[in-house]
Amino acid sequence: MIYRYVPSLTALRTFESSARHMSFTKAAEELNVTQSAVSRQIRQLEDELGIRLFERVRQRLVLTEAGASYVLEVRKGLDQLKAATLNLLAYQGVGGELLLACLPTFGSRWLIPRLGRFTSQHPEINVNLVTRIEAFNFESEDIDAAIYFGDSNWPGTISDKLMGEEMIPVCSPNIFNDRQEIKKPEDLRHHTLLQLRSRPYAWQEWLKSKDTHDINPAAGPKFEQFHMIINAALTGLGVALLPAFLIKEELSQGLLVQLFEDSVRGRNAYYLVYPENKRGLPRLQTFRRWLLREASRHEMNYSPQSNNKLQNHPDI
Amino acid sequence: MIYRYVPSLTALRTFESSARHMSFTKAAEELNVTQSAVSRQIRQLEDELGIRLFERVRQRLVLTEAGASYVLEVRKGLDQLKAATLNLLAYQGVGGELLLACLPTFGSRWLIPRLGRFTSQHPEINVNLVTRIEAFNFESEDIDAAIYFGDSNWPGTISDKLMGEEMIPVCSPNIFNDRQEIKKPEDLRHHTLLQLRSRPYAWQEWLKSKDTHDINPAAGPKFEQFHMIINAALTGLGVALLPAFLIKEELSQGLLVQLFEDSVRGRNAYYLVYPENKRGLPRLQTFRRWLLREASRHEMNYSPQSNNKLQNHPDI
DNA sequence: AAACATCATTCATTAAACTCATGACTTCTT
DNA sequence: AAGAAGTCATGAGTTTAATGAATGATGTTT
Repeated sequence: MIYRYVPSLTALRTFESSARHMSFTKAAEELNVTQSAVSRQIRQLEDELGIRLFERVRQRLVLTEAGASYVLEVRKGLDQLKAATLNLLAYQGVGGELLLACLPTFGSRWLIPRLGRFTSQHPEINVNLVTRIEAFNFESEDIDAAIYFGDSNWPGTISDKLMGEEMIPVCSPNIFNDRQEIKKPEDLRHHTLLQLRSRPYAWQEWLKSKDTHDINPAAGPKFEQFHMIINAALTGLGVALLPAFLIKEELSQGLLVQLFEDSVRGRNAYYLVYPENKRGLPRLQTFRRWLLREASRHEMNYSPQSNNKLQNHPDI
Repeated sequence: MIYRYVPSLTALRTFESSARHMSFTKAAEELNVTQSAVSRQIRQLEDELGIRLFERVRQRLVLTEAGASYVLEVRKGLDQLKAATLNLLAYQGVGGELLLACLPTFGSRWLIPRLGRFTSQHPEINVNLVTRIEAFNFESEDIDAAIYFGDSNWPGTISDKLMGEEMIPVCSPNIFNDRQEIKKPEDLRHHTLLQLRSRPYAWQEWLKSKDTHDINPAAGPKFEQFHMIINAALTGLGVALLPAFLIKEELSQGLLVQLFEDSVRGRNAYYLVYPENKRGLPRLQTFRRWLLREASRHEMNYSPQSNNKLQNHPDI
């Protein structure tokens, strides 16, 4: 944590420029100093590191292997510091960019419709969305926070539960009306169960909760994403088990019908996750407060019997 | 490209330490200077940036919003420079780590079996493999180079063609012997065509090259990765269209049989790709030279009629 | 109320970075 | 082939930046 072995930025900047121009003289021009100053900086840097960065071959400079590797890494570091500083100057410290990873269907059907409210409340914060289906690494990806689905163990991060998920079986009204009636779970035997690849145990859990054991829960076409399985259900390909809140529109317009009245609450949930070292990022905390409020409002609508989730977050 | 707006390393280091301890006195201890020096460094940094980083509220320090955001970014930059320097000192500039992204099946069946030779020739270079199925961004991912399949337009990068791909239809010997004989492409009508999700047009291209038009090229179960479709073919689920070199073992052991003698060469190929700014990285160039040689040797085995690909790379 | 913190400030000192002038060598030009 | 022009290196001196010591101002703890 202590940056003892980092050479001075003057030295690194001088080295970077020299390597880019392959000339101390040109570097000196660019940096508005004399060639002598550049020559000395490089030499001192080399002495300090104990490694030659340039070979001086007949009045010409050639990067050594060490120098060639080092300059690439140094450039990354300087770029980062430059970007940080320019960003600070641009936004004057308030607001700024927030890069959020999000599941695609959750993003398009839940988050984005609400995001306008956040933006108007906090015009200084610029939320950028990127979709991720699989888990990723905060270390290597530069994402500020993520909304994902699962349970809350993700080491090195802080998770806030947003909402659970009510799974309901739905199908197109054509299926519901035209063919065999579906009155009890067993009647699903004669229908195609649409499968979501990221939730392989969805039907199994649901059927078990209904004490229905003689239906193969894994048979049926598999889909990658929610929006694909929603489309499949809309076109009458079969029965899908979907979170109620993602198909609110389709249900209210009668494009999909719910097959049984009661819903099943899965054990997994949606979480906001962010790395521990971003705990102190003001714009992230602002977003978090807003998101938790929206989620708790959502929970109250979708499961009035459950506790008000605001109680879980006394700090908002 | 010129790092004019980057404050001095001393200032940034002092700021980082102060923010971590939330105390100028403690930071001074850590940095082995007096509290006075720290106080003035911070003030000067604030003046230079024109933004307050700490609020001094009743002899206590509190980070401003600006300071809280800035310190996170500054820390990243300093970490990068520290890592770069320690790396340089550790490896003394020769060799080092090389992070390579690779398609999973290509990695396990082609690259890894050969990688031992590279490692023994170049023990100073440490090749780390990571698998990627989809395209990614060199900017955000910190990967040195990638082996991918496709055509060679990937902006901002340099590509070297490694090898083409001979697609051959194969199936389990059970299918081949027990059921209807397969003598000509039309006979495939009665068989299941196994599909690979990343090559949706594979069968279509192949059937077209055989002038066979009355078979639906897209029907059949879809698989995510080569190793899955290989397993499916092994267990007799259907006929798969696979690159010959990936199933060398299975063919020679008789676990899979090739259905027709001639092979079809796809228009896509395997490429080594790396970002332009890594052109000068010595360990990458070393790896590249070795890889191109291995690939050309491979090409000579798998397509004796094709040109010796070494001619395409006069610089090795 | 006294003792002990903390950050801020002034003045003198030390260390780092730089310029100038010049030398040694190489490459280009005529 | 010789001179001009360019390159990096270096010694001596100057300028600039960073620091230390002492002290002040303000708040906290006992």
